[in-house]
Amino acid sequence: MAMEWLIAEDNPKDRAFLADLLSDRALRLATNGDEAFQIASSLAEPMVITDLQMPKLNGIEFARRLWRHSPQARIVFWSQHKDEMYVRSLAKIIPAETVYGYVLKDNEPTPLRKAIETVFLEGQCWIDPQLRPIQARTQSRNEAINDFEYEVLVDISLGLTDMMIAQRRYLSRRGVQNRLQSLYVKLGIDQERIAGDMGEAINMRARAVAMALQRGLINAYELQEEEHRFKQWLERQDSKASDNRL
Amino acid sequence: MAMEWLIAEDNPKDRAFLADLLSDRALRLATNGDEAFQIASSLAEPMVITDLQMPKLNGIEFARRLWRHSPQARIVFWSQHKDEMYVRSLAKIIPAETVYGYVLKDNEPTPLRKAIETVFLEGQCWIDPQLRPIQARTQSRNEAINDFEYEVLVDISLGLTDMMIAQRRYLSRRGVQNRLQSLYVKLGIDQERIAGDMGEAINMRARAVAMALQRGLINAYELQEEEHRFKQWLERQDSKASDNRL
DNA sequence: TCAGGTACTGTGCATATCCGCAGGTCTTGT
DNA sequence: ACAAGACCTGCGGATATGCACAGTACCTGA
Repeated sequence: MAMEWLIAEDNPKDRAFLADLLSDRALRLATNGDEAFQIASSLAEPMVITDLQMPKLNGIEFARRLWRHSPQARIVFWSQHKDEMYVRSLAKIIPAETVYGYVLKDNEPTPLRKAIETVFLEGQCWIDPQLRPIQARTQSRNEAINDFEYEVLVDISLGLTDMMIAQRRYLSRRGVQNRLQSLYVKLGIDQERIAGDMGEAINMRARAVAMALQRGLINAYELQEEEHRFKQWLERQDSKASDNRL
Repeated sequence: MAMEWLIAEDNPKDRAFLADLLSDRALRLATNGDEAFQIASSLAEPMVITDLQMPKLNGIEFARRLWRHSPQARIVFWSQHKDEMYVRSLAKIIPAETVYGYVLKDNEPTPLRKAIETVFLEGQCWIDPQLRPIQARTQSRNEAINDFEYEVLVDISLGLTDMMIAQRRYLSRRGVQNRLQSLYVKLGIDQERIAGDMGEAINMRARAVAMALQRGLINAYELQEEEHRFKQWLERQDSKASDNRL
């Protein structure tokens, strides 16, 4: 019985490209994270190629659930993005001794196929060399962004004030500022020397967002996801405020 | 004599994909905007498929120069991005009566080829339907971002203070704030109703950046380009300050 | 046990952001 | 000629941001 490989990819062109490249294998296709999880969890030994940005359940969350369900699953992340946020998220969910891959979409067909076979057939991890410096940064004591710092980065990226963040995260204003200060250090902003003729040159908050964008710690797609989460949180606050009025 | 089509694309996988799709035509290949311009300007009737994000000379600037050199050139922009910043930039450089196309990279091979042929062989414009709402927005009186607003958006996205922007743009601080206010209106932030329990919920500046990211008015790639431009400007300021000291 | 590190809180203060009010200049359309 | 619109400047004031100083609690490693 042929071992089926699953392709989880919402972009029709990319899905077709990959299905064509691997047309000599038995394939299953999924167009979103939910569907991918349904299929993968029904396979004895899941072999999955997955995008990271997908509707319903993104690639990271899909992988986390699958690895909880089937720790021996082999997953190749095939992404446009070498964004640090993904590298960081992955590092937190990968089970010990897991065989996985992270391949960038700018790879041509032959090296792409080779990478996939390395993971699925040879049982070796395959990490795109372009990701090396990014992985290094996620492991550096001075530069790695911890969960508190990441959380407050998301909050300022949404445009929230200190007081709103404090409310959202059950902190004091000063607590928010501590996290921000810590973040600014990790992003290297506290050391920047940019002089203006009159007054300060740099707004720390906005500068942090700029550096984070350039470093791939946030991106427009994920910011939209976070916007959605924030809106849901607001709605929960509103109904709690209504309940308190009764 | 066969009419050559030029493919300008820095991503090797995408370049190969397109060269393969159009392998029955005479093709020239370029890996950056500079090279693309050299080739295209030597063709009698340039037929170009170009990416937007390319080293040395981005797709927009390449097109602007080519259209100045050869106004009859036919250009198909083939991009990952339906970002408003690109739609906006294009609208400002397209010569009257030009035949061009804007195709998103998520199109599968057959519709992609059809779009290219529509532009090159039939002489009709082809705009990806996914871009309709974005084009509408760039033409709406209430939502279209003008050059002043765009400029100050870039500045705050870099993390500059009002006073630094004032210095950079030869304005008063109040002039900067006027532009910002105008921008906030266009982004709809002035109308947002987000209530916090204590104090303001929203930091306008950061919120503007968040909305602009989600709307594709700025993105990480272009922010890096702008970062580079700002650094160059800073260096020029420094040497001017040294000159004044003599 | 003790010291160091991490994460938090409160207070105070200087500066930046945001915005209202008032006024000015220039361009365009009627 | 005049009015409206676009864009600018100065001033004043309320609030937010950023940071210094001081202190607390908890965890971990020696």
